[in-house]
Amino acid sequence: MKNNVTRDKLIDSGAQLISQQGYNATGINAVLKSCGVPKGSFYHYFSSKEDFGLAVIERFATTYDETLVAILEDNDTPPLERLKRYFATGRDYMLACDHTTGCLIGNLGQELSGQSDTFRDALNLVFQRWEQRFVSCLQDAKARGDIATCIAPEALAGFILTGWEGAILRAKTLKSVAPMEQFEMILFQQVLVRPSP
Amino acid sequence: MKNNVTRDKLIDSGAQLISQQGYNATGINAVLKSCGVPKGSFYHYFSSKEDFGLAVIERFATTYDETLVAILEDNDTPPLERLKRYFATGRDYMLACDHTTGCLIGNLGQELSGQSDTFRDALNLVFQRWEQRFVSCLQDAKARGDIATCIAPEALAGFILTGWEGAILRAKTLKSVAPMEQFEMILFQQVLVRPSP
DNA sequence: ATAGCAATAGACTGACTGGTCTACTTTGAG
DNA sequence: CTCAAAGTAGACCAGTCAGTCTATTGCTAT
Repeated sequence: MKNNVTRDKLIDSGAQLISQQGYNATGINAVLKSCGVPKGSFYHYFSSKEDFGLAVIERFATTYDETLVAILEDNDTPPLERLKRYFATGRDYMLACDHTTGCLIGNLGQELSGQSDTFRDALNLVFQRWEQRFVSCLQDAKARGDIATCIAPEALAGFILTGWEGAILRAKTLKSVAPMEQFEMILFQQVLVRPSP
Repeated sequence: MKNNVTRDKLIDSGAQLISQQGYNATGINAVLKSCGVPKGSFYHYFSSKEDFGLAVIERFATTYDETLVAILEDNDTPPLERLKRYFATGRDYMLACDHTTGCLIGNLGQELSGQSDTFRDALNLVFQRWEQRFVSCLQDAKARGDIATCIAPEALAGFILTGWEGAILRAKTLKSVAPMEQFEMILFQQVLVRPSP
C-alpha cells in the first residue's frame, strides 16, 4: 500500500459527492466515474461502501480538526475573537458552496445515526473532539475574565456546537446565512457576556 | 378520490419509514410491503416518489402544527411555561423512539435541501410556519414582561428553532437527550431572562 | 531473469430501484 | 340494469445498486 494516490483520489471525490448528495444517494459508480478509477481499485482499498464512508469521515475529521486548532487555539488572538473568526469561516464556506453542502459530519449524523451504529459512533467521536476544542477556548475566555457566566465551559461548548449545527441546517433550507448570523448575534449578546463591573 | 384510506395508509407508513431511514434509503416497495398496498394503488394516488414525499411532508407538517398550537397557544399557561412544555414533549418523543427518529422535517431538510429545490421550498415553508408559532408565544411573554431582552421575537424564534434542531441532531448521534436539556437550560438561564427589578 | 505481490482494469452478477402496463374488481350515477 | 370511472392487483421493465470475478499490468526482492 505504498502508493496511496488512488486511495486519496477516491476519498476526495467521495467526500465531495457525499457532502453534496448524502451517503445513500451517492453510488460507488458515481465516485469512480468522477475520479476515473476502476472498480477493482475501489475494492482493493476498501472492503465495502461502509468502510469507504468511514474513511471519508476520518479524513474529513482530521483535516477539519487542523483548521479548528489553527483558529481556536491561536493564542495571539483573544478567545472570543477566535470564536468569531470560526463563525465567520463557517459563513464564508456556506456562501462559497451556495448553501448546498453544509457540514459533512452534521449531514451524515442526521442521515446515518439511525441506520448504523458504526457510523453513529464514528460521528459522535468527531463531535466530541470538536466540542473539546470549544471547551479549551472557552476556558481561556473564562480565565481572562471575558465571560461572566457561571455556566460550565463544557455545557457552553455543547450549546455552541448544537446551535451552530442547527443554524447550518436552517441556512441550507433557507438558502441564506441569516440563521448563522442570528445565532452568533444572540450568542454574544446574551450568553457570552462580560462580567458587569 | 372518495376513499382515502389507502392513500392515508401509504402516507402513514411512508412517514414512519422515512423518519427512521431517510428519504433516499426508503424504497417504494418497502412502503408498500409495510402497509400491504399493491404498487398499482401507489401510482394511482401519487405521480412519483417525489410527489409522495411532498405529501408525507405536508401531512406531517399539518398534524404537527396542531400539537404546536395546542401547546404554544394555550392561553391558560404562561408563555415561557408553554415553551418548557414544548421542549418536554420533544424530549419525551426522543426517548420514546430511542433517539433514532428525531425531527422528520429536520432530517429531510438536511438530506434533500441540496438535492431538490421543490423539497427545499416545501421544508422551508414548514420551518417558517413553526417559527411563527414561536414568535407569537414570545410576543405574549414580552407583553407580560416575562422577557427583558431587547432582541426581537422574530430573531429569538429563529434562534430557538435552530438551536432546538441542532440539539435534536446531537441527541441522535449521542443517543441521549442531554444536548436537548442543555439547550433548554442555557436558553432559560441566559436568553429568556426576566427583567431585573 | 523471474517469482510474487500490489494494484489496475472492467465485465459481470443478483438484488433491488422507481416506474409502467394490463387485467380485474368495486362503486356510483343515470 | 348498465356502463364508465375509481381503485386494486401484481407482473414486468430498464436501469442502477453494491459487490465479485478473472485477467492483466507494474514493481520489487531475490
